[in-house]
Amino acid sequence: MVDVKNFLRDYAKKESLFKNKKVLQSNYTPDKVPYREDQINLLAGILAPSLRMERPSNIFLYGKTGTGKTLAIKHVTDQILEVAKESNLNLRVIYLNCKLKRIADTEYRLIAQISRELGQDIPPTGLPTDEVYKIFTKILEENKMLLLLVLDEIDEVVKNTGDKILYNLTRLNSELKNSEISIVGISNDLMFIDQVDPRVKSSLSEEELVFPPYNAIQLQKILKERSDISFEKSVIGEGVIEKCAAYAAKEHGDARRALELLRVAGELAERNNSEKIAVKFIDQAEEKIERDRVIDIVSTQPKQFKITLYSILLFSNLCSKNGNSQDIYTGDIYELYKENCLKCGTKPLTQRRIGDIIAELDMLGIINARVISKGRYGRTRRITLGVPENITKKINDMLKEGLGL
DNA sequence: CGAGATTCATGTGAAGTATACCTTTAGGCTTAA
DNA sequence: AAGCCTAAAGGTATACTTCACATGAATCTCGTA
Repeated sequence: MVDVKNFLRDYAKKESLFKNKKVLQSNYTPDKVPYREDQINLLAGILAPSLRMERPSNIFLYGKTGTGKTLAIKHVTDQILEVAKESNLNLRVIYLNCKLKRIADTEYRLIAQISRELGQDIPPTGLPTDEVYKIFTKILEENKMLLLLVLDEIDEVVKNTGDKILYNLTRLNSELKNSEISIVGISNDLMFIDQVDPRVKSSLSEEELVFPPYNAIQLQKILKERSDISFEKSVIGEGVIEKCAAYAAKEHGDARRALELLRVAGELAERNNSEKIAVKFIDQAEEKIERDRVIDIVSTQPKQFKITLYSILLFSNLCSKNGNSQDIYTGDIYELYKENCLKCGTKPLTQRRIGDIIAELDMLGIINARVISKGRYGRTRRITLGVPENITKKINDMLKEGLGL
């Protein structure tokens, strides 16, 4: 066994590679946001009227993940709040990610969550939705304020529950006497806005901003800048920044990913008692990030989702063990799923529901499930695993233990 | 041989049900005057 | 009589079930060359 005490002693003695780790964490907002000056200036211009307590136009932001949408809006709203504080304006900014399961993924939950942020307790279920709207408007009327509502990944709610919610939100202003709301919608899906009702569209996207992806050179600059602040001098090995940038550029210029890659690589280097961050740690970091992401998603899923996923993994294992790389279909999974339910004492759901669950697992990116027709032999989903094998092993073990199988 | 009909396994939409939770209301009990 | 607690009634959101119909290409059928 390793001598823990010695390890800890060494660790304490050793200088950290990091000077300021916060700078690389995803919730960090830097003072300057490189290559987004235009967007930030525009945003500031559009939102500035809020400092005179005039309602700014609603805004719609487009752009792939990690192109700085969230960062830019956070940056601008932070500054606005600071200025507002100086003159004691009742200006509120609420940021909400609509993708969060069980928090803001339906109309009821979204409005309820906003009200909660404003300090009003709302039960998770039981109230009529318009009752929740009433409570929400009541808070606004009682405390005269200007509310900037930032709805991230707004396309997700609409995909799930229709665009009624957008209509209601945009209409809200005409009902409010004392307070006003501006909505900032953020979407990764460029086609999204064209699918909503034209009336809603015109009022929701009074202003539109597009965030183009960063290219590899820009990513390098960003990484360089942040790494200078976050790491001690000269711990970054040859070609590390370039490799991080290249990785991220491959993924449609995702800067968040690039920074995370660098941070995790740093942590790995530190753990390995390395003096420098070498290129090999980036490969490891890539793997670790993906593993953590998947494990995080899987572990927060409801039980039935876990059993379904476990059944898929098991079936895929059986197939490869028997040597035949057979395709996986819904029917096979359902049979196996029922068995597994029996084993862990859970009441099986219907195949209808499992079909939906498989589709949702596909949306989460853990598996790929495409609807295909096998001609004479019917129609089904062909399922393949969406993550590398070394990770599925881990999930498999985790689920097995978690479900008591 | 080829066009059109058939077929299968399950996708998919709509409507219904179960569950968990909500508010309101009415009755019963306690309390204080 | 007023105040407080409790339980029933009547309501909702959400996850799931039930029912019925839709899908789409491999296979079958049958007329024709």
